[in-house]
Amino acid sequence: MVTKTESESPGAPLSRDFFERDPVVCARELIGKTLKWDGCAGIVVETEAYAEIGDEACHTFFRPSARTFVASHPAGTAYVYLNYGMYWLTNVLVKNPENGDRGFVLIRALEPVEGLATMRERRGREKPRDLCSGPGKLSMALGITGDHHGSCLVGAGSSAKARGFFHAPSIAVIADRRIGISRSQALPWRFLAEGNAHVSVPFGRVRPA
DNA sequence: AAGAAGATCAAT
DNA sequence: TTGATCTTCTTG
Repeated sequence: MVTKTESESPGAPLSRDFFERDPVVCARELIGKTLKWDGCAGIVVETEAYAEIGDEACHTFFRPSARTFVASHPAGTAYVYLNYGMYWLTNVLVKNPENGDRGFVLIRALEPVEGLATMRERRGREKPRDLCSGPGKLSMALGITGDHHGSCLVGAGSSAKARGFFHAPSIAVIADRRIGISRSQALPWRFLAEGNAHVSVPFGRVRPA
């Protein structure tokens, strides 16, 4: 039985030690948390874990620059990169300083809750479900770009324009295979808010890359 | 110097 | 199912 501490009450920012654990655990527990970015906010409804050890899909496996990034930044740092030359993907660095647990959590979908008007402008779409239902979409909706690579996503203040993750009431989570990868496809490291309509790909509909 | 691959998205 | 678009890394 774990006693709930003051820092875990809804609305409080996640602290750095949340990301000083196994990336798979972090990815699963991030579901249901709130991501705030300037005036916009959403509930995290889909994530994926990428691990430095035993995961050939992780950037650290085939990109020296990713290994350098992991070595030179603390847990909770944003890892943002351009995919397919067009879309920014937002990740959080996971890094346990006391063992070999290292990797990333990719934020794949949000349920929009604040700043919908701004998101609509940036996305050029109207329906809430078209705003943040994919990693490229949510980065675009929030205005996250390569400029934010290396910035801190934990311990954010309480101002309305804060950037980072915040505690929120927990919700049911299910696991599935990851999207769009060609290696280590069997790992069930995609996590979804059960029954939520704002995910990128529904549970059980992953197609081979 | 050149080529290939890649954690996506929207239109056809 | 296909085209858009570009950075990182590998090979010659």
